[in-house]
Amino acid sequence: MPAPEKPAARRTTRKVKGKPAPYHHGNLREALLEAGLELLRRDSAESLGLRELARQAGVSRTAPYRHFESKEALIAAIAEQGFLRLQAYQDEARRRHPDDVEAWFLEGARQYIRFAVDHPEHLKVMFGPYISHTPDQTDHPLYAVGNATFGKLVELVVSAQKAGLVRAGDPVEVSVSVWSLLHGFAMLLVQKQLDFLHLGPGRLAALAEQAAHDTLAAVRASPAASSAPRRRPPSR
Amino acid sequence: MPAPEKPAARRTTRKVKGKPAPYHHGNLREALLEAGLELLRRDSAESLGLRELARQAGVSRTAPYRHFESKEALIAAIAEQGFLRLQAYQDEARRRHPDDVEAWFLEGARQYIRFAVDHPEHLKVMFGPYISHTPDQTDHPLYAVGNATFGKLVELVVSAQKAGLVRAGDPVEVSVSVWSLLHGFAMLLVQKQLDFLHLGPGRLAALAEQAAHDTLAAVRASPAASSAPRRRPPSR
DNA sequence: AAAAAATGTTGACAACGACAACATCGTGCC
DNA sequence: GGCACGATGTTGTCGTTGTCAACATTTTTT
Repeated sequence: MPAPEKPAARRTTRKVKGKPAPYHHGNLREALLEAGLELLRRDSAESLGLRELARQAGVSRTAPYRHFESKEALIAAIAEQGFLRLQAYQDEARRRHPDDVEAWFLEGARQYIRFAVDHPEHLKVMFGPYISHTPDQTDHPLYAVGNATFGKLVELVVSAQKAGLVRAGDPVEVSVSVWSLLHGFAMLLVQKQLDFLHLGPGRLAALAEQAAHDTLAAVRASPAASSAPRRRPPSR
Repeated sequence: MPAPEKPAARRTTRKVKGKPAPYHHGNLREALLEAGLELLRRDSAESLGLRELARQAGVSRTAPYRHFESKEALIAAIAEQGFLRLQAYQDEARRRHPDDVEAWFLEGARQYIRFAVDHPEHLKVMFGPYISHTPDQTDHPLYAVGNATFGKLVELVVSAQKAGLVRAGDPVEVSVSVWSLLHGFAMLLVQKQLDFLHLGPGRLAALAEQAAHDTLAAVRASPAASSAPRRRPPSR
């Protein structure tokens, strides 16, 4: 990528002896987010501490408060970033298969899992218990981007319904099932909860591909009513 | 429930003025676990602190260390308890439908969700990032009970495969898909991640029922016997 | 150039997890 | 019966953390 370099942080992580370390960092905000991800990647746990981050960024302990109201706000910012990235993954699936809804669907599922594998630390923060996912704070930017991400899924489901690929019904409800399988698989992966299966990289890929197909199967329209979006057949 | 009462903690939560508060609590271990669940239920967050628990149990701050090696050990104990409870929920599904595999499967799915609704705090601890779900500690009792819980699911899947209800293939892999959908739905529920849908209790029940059916659909054997090797779907 | 806003720093406080040393209770052993 | 010992609970202390207040320095605006 020959793109123009970033303004380049004056301090990356540690003080440089040659220069007297400028009083202002330059781009602390980004550096903190980056350091936060790095810490989550390594330590994987809840150890993420403001002071630790400040240390990592070569800055003093309360400096982060000039950029984030609280620890939780910082984590929320990382989560927000994560949702945007996940949306990019979803967009990629659509871009690759603009004309084939089934391929789009399957690729979307794969991309969700791929995101989890590529950026587990983001996923953990997005859906972990770190952010007080309480109540009426629907004006928080995190909510907006989260809803937008879910919205992309609903769009896909609506398209699939129109094509007769996915069963009819409230697209939001269908989307919840789709999301559930992918989210569950991704979270189990990310939290090492499947390690007891001793899956090598090949076996993991097979599991992921299977999960993608099963996701479609979970909401697939019954073949009888392929192009006629109707209510489910009278089974009971 | 006319069952015999427990030995009755001498101290429940607060000191009683009448008695000089006996030096020994009597059943601190249970009291701590109970208080931990209570805290998780109320505060829902990571606030769970040893000192706080000790306070709640009317005991002094380092007393818990006589019963749990560390905070993480205490949380692991709660998680273990949760897995046992989840197994009981699963057993109930089997008990209700010993002869009908499809009904057993559906009820098992419902029971998983019911467990999440009934004991969200347990679920959060079982699958949250609190316990360092690391590596070779496969001898930890938590691993054993976790594996046993998954084992129950695999049993169900194997039975369903034999009956031609669920597609053939490695039952563990099939079980992962089943688990993924249920786990994903349960976690989204428990972490209030679906609140933006504004689901009333009725709508939630509908969603849950749909999730149960979609779970079966995700791994159902195709009626045309595409991948079902020997068994014919005798439509039961 | 002066004022104001942004950004970074040190000091302080309360809370926490964990360890050590000590106190008290109960139980088994002679 | 007495007593030693282990189980259990307590206080003291240390290092760490999140957060606020007060102060310092830099950048931007007027």
